[in-house]
Amino acid sequence: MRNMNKKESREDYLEAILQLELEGKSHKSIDVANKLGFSKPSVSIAVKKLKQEGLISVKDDGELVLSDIGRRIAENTLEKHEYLKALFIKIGVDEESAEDQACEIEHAINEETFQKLKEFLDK
Amino acid sequence: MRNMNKKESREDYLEAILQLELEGKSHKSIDVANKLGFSKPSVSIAVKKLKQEGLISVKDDGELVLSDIGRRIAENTLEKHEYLKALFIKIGVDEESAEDQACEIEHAINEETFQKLKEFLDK
DNA sequence: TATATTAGTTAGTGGTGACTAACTCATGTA
DNA sequence: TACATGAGTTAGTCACCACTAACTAATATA
Repeated sequence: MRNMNKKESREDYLEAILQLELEGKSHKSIDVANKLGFSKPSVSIAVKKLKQEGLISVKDDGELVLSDIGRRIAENTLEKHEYLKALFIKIGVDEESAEDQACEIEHAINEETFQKLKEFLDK
Repeated sequence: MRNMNKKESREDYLEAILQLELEGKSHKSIDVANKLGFSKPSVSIAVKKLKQEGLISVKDDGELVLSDIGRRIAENTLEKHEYLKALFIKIGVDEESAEDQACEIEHAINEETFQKLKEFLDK
């Protein structure tokens, strides 16, 4: 499996938790593992690190809870994802590629560039 | 130093060789090391891998030579870099950030998405 | 109750791409 | 000639993020 770097990996985990939450689904480690296609141990270790970084906490029943900072990162990442995907579809990229490319670029583009791009394209 | 993944790393090396070549400068391993800020051993290993992948060859005097495939990757990467940097500056990102963001996103955006983006923005 | 299933953890491994230290080897120079 | 400099390599290390195997612990079920 392709290794991500730390930033990409962290954002993907946080985004997955937020998506599960928004869909009203269970969002324990096992759900994140299933959603992202990672093994249970990989998620277990990642969860430990996200806790240490103060980005999530874990409830007694195992549900993962985004901290304020974690939630902000997750929301920013998800917003980039959705905006970029819609943009790529609009300019003629097929849906599957648009999804892939949104996943890649959401981690590379920073807040400032993203906001300026939105302002530019939405006017 | 931040680790890149294989694709990013490869594209950066090839792009650096092409840039040095276009600037009419020496483009040996040491020049690439200086340009990218990597150690000599890091570049030595990378050059070995790029040779194995058929992307470059090394002349007797040490000059690195892009193969057809290596050159195509380098040219595509450089084109994305320059286009994205100009775009980001145009939409109000300061030059230094635009350079950084072009460096990041040039590896994430694929040919199809890039071409469609160009067509969309240039009309 | 005995067994199966599910969630999560621990221990150990692999692959990748950086790094430093220390070497070779060619070339330049006092 | 002896030494210094510069380019490149080899050996060994580290960090990171995946993985499998095998374990614990809780819950569901025949």
